[in-house]
Amino acid sequence: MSMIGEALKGHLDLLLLSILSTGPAHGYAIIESLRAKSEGVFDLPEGTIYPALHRLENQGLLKSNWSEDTGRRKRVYQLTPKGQEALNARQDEWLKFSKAVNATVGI
Amino acid sequence: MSMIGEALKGHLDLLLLSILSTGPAHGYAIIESLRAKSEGVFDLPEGTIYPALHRLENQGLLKSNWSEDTGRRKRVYQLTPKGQEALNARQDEWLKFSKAVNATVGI
DNA sequence: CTTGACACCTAGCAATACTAGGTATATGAT
DNA sequence: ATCATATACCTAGTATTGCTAGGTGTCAAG
Repeated sequence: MSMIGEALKGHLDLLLLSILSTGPAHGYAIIESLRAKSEGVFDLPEGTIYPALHRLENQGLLKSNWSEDTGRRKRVYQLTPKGQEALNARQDEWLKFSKAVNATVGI
Repeated sequence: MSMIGEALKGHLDLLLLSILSTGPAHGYAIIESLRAKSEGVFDLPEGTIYPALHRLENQGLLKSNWSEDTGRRKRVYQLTPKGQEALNARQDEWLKFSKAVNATVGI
């Protein structure tokens, strides 16, 4: 079990789409961005990120290109228009959800 | 799929412990409390709530008593000391988690 | 030349919320 | 009286998801 337990379930897509809304990136860099932006809270294993990116691409929210400039291959992902729409929807859901939790908990 | 999708995963325990921190309650009443406090966002089916309460009781975070005053039996749950501790921990985790999401999303 | 960081992958696991059924009592409407 | 609705409980099975634990390969530093 990780530090955040099962809390991430259902929210990872929002995080990935958010990171990619600031520009294209490859999987390993996304992991580092998540760690940096969350100040170490989201220190996610590759086995979490790569399958999630594949899922989002299969859903048409991302598209990827192989870049091999450096000899070390990278799969670079970017948001599709559909992905941008999904991001907006996910953000609204997150705000609604977190407000509802706060109201229920009494914060 | 419900309105909030998979967002609830990993956060239901916090909600249940929070509701019960205001006093003992039975399952059906907890469902109504969740709906009321969240202003309709958490409209959860019985098949979600009852197994979760059993799980929390098995973990020693709740204990229950049958009340049959009205002829209609109710299983009334209340927090144990261990449950109160768990609630505090879950609240801290939630604050940490939601701040990390907000920081990542850029809210 | 070996250790570690970078960079990708997947099969199987564990946990959880939900679906879809079931039982039973009380209440309100027709 | 009867039927529908709300109250109140239960569980077996399903789907989704994040993670574990392995694997491949490149590159830089010691």
